[in-house]
Amino acid sequence: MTDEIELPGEVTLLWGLRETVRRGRKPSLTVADITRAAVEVADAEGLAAVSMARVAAQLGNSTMALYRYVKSKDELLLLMSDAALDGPPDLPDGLDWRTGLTLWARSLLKVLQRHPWTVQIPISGPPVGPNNLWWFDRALRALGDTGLDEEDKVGVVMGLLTFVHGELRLSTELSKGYAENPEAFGRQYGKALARVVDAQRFPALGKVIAAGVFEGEVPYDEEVEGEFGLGLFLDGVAAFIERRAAGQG
Amino acid sequence: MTDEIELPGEVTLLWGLRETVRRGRKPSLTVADITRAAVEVADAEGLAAVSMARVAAQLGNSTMALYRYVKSKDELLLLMSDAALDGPPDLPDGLDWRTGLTLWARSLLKVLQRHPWTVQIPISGPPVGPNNLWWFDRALRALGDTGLDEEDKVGVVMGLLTFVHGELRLSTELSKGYAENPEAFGRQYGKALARVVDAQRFPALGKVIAAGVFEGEVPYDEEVEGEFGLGLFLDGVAAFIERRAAGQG
DNA sequence: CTCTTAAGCGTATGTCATACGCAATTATCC
DNA sequence: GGATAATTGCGTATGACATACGCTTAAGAG
Repeated sequence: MTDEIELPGEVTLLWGLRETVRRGRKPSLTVADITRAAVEVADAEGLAAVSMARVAAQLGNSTMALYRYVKSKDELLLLMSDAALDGPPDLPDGLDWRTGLTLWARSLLKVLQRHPWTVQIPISGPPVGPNNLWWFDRALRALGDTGLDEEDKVGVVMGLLTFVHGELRLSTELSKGYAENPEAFGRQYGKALARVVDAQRFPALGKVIAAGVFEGEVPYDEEVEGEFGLGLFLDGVAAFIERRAAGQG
Repeated sequence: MTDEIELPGEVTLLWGLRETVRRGRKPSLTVADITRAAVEVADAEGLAAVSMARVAAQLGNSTMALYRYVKSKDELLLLMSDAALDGPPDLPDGLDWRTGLTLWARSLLKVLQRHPWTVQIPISGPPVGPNNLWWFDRALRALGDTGLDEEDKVGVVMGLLTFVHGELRLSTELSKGYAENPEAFGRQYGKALARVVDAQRFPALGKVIAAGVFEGEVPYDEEVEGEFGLGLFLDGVAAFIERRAAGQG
């Protein structure tokens, strides 16, 4: 309990465990203020617009003032990526794992889609932020009645997280591209492919194009595609749970 | 056939379909040269080191010369992300779909891991580069004997791509973090979590920590974790194929 | 041989993260 | 209560970056 472990800097920062100030001028900002302002800027103008100067302007302070609260921009990005995850939904108790995880994944996707810039922030380490861990906890809880051991649960949740991340990346960046240039997506895309794809070199793709799969308005529908892939993954989890229940590794 | 469709600029660029030059000074570079140099820089020093100036220096040219071949840095990044995918493996014919897709996904992951910076490049649209399409084609081909219709095949491959992307992002960025700061991962991580995680607020996570799952050296082993998640996903695909074979949507 | 066209490249602009040092302000100690 | 020490606020400076612009130069067309 009184184990004297030095907590890493990022951890104390994310959890707001900075030592109480003793002497000197009173801080006029808080780390939370700065994070909130940065998130506002990112939501409104995209991650590219988040510069130290821009965030400081949002707060009515000077650029360099921020560096008294945050060691670097990277640290600010770390804070932002935790702040973007507001608390997870309180799933009703007594759900079977599949319903629970489906709801969980959908909510996560929805939350992340409200802050699409999260995907662009590089991951710098294992999750340590309170909100990240909160979500993690809720997913683990949904797996409570499956009989999996703790390590397997972590594996499943990691896999699901991986999938949601990939999903988010594809869906947000494609839909951004779509918004910027709708022409490139609809029929244009199919036609351009048809022109360029040689059936000799790309036989399977040729068949798909011939079947008209890319003729629709948008070849990639976030909603549908996301549900489809998620369903596939959860089918896999179901099979895994059964295999474990049947007793072998 | 002689449909007069204007191909989008990126397409002609990626496929090397630029008009033949007529008059004027001979170009001393090619788009391929520039792309190759940029990839070299990214491989050796990371994507952050890829500046127009750095790439030009690599080629012994001046910065601004590159802009004669490439409209912007973003265009160069697009070229790089296609170039990073050398051709897909020629899968032996007659494999069942699962073996084929497993090999495919592993190869893709391996190729991408040799160019880890690919994950950091934003996706700007649906795949149009020749190498991207080549890989796509090979995955579709592996699904040839499943009886799925073309649209479903596309869905499955998209899902798998999504997963591999998420996988890659997690694994490369975490392992980079690990290389930079090994301390933060091993026991340190478990201990720090234990200090900060309140069993009241994070009951399920608390159990996992108590079970010692995070006590190992590295909580996230790319190899193992990747195979695990991939297996789950493919189990899901198997279930889906059976469902379709059984006749209902 | 001249003209047209496109390539090479120096310069300039504006944005960015961030190091550094000084001034302003506050809590503590005598 | 006045001195001291700590700590924030912020102006300035630096060096990297993408990229616009325009001049110079080379190569083919007539």
